[in-house]
Amino acid sequence: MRLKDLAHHLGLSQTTVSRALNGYPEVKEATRRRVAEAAAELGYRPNASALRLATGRAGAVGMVLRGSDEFGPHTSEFLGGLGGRMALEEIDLLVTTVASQQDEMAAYRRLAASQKVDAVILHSPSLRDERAELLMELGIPFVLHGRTDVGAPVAWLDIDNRGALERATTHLVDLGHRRIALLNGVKGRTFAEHREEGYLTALAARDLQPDKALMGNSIFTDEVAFRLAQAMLELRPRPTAFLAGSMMTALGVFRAIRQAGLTLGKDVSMIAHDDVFPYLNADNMYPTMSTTRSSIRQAGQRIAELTMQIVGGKPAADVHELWPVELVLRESSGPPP
Amino acid sequence: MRLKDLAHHLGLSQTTVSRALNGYPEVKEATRRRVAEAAAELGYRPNASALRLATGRAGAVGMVLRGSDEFGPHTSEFLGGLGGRMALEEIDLLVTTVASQQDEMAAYRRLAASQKVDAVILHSPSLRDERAELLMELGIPFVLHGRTDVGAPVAWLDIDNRGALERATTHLVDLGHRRIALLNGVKGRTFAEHREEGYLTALAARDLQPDKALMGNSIFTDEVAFRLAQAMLELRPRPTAFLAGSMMTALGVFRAIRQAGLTLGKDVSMIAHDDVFPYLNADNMYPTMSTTRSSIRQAGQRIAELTMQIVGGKPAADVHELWPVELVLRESSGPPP
DNA sequence: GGCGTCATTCAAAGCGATTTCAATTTTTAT
DNA sequence: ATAAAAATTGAAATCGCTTTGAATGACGCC
Repeated sequence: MRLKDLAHHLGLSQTTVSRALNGYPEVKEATRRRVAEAAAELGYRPNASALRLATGRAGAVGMVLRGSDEFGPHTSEFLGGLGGRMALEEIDLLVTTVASQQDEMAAYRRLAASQKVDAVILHSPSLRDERAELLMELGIPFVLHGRTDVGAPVAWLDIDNRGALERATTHLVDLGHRRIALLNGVKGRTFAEHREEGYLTALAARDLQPDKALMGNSIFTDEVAFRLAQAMLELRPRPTAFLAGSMMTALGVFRAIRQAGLTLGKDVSMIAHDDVFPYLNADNMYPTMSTTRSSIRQAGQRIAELTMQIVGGKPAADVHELWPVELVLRESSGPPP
Repeated sequence: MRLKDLAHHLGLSQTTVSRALNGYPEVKEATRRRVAEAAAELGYRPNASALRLATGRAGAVGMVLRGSDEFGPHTSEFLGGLGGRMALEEIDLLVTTVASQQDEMAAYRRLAASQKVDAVILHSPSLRDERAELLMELGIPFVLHGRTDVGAPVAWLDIDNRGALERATTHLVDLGHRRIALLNGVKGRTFAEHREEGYLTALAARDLQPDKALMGNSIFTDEVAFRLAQAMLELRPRPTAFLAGSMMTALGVFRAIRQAGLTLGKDVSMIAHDDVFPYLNADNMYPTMSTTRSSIRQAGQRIAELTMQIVGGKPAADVHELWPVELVLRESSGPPP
């Protein structure tokens, strides 16, 4: 069923049918209805490729994921929010997976050259993100989940990682903890740097010296977290509290604590960052987990909206959102023994 | 940079340039090289929409995900494998998320009518999957992850769920367990039915009566699993072993066991199905978890290949793969107390 | 009745590629 | 040297849509 067929079926020209379907004003109301009915009945939908070619809009936004490491639960939740919102506007989500950093840059160039997307979403940026720089150079609109500084205004949505860690750390210090370990994300990522800043600020405010041995940077898997936490628990005096960068990290730390013969919530405290995974609930853990919480899914939804604004022409400088992070205290955090 | 520009730049016709780039034989070798060089240097890539319109191929395969429930770790891993493989062939992955069953059917109709994809991947089918039926009616090629019976041959890749559960159950019975609980997937899904069959077969082979109270069907989240397991553990005599449908399920069961004051691997055994999530490792659990294992990521990769075969015209009847499932015994399973 | 205005409709020209069919050049055979 | 065959190249049609610019018809007014 092409436009031509539909037009012929109705005894109208393609022009009129196209206009009727796209809400142009110069079409008689009766005609418009007739066209709409026929289209619905015959199940007509414009051919996506033709439409894109004619309008010059791709009707899709792209997201490039770095191989296996990035395709974890965070990404999945984020995509769920993003995709759900975009589906409402009939915008497609073009997901490209790449193996290396280099491939990633090449992927953006490809997306640009073949004009497959109207915009791109950038995830977990670094302090000065080269992907963002490339995209500016290529002239593709993009929205960041996180922040970066590339010397020009970019559109972003971020959570207040600095504030979150500052509050969590302050809370632990106020409970009496003096040796607080930080299991942070990969060095260089903006969110990790912000978290570190918040952590250090809180310590400094109480005149505590940070200890490099208690600060770890890694990807968020329970395995890596387990090893880091294990090593830290062998230090003397050992840490009495952990700040875990994600719920996966928290699982690893938990395992290390138990393996060391200690009890979480009594011998050792923990506050983890919770991106709100439906299948990994802080309330369901044993003991229940104190968290800094912010829904990554909601962030995805909102970023979909921001992206559409950017594509619609809103200047990047006007698209910034900083979301607060809740601190939810549960059983895993308490005073030191 | 359009084909026209490139052709003009080279002093050739669009026809020749197009042919040179697409490897047609009737082009002089010297010319081909010249064209290839210029294209590489100028970063020319054909406009995706134009190419699709001209060739009639969408260059993309679609996957529709049902809202939040489906966008879990399974899907994410699967997509990682699928997308990674397809990227090699420059095939795009079009991800659509929908809220309801009804929306899902509408989404397929949309994909079909607008010709956005060359094929579709179907996930977790039911015994007689109506999505598969719809797709056949719409004439869109598709490949199933799992199996279904719709009265006509369809292309599929599945793991041997029946065999896996039969072996796991037999193993537990042989260890001396008599009350073995099965936490299975949602009723009606093929994989869940197959697992049940395997479970029942194994019991029957040893003349054991299945107990309905020990058979639960639900989605794979730790919360739901926790509640089901909790209820089962209150039965007398209580189950001495659990078969958990997924690693998430295993976490919930684990929690219920601990909460009941029991010890996993001693008082109660468990064998869980492991789809191999990089961030949730059976070897890292405490105690380490016995599993039936099959990589869902690898399945995704392979399905990408099968999909390309199907699009290439291979008959669906010739595209079937049944993968065996490993049984990996670790600390969580042992003889009953 | 004639004319300008407004409301509708349509034919045809893009959009940027592929592909058919014809034209041209080069090579081979006589 | 010339005709036939083979190798290259190009002009133009095509894919299915949007959109420009022109055409048609209805209407009101003098």
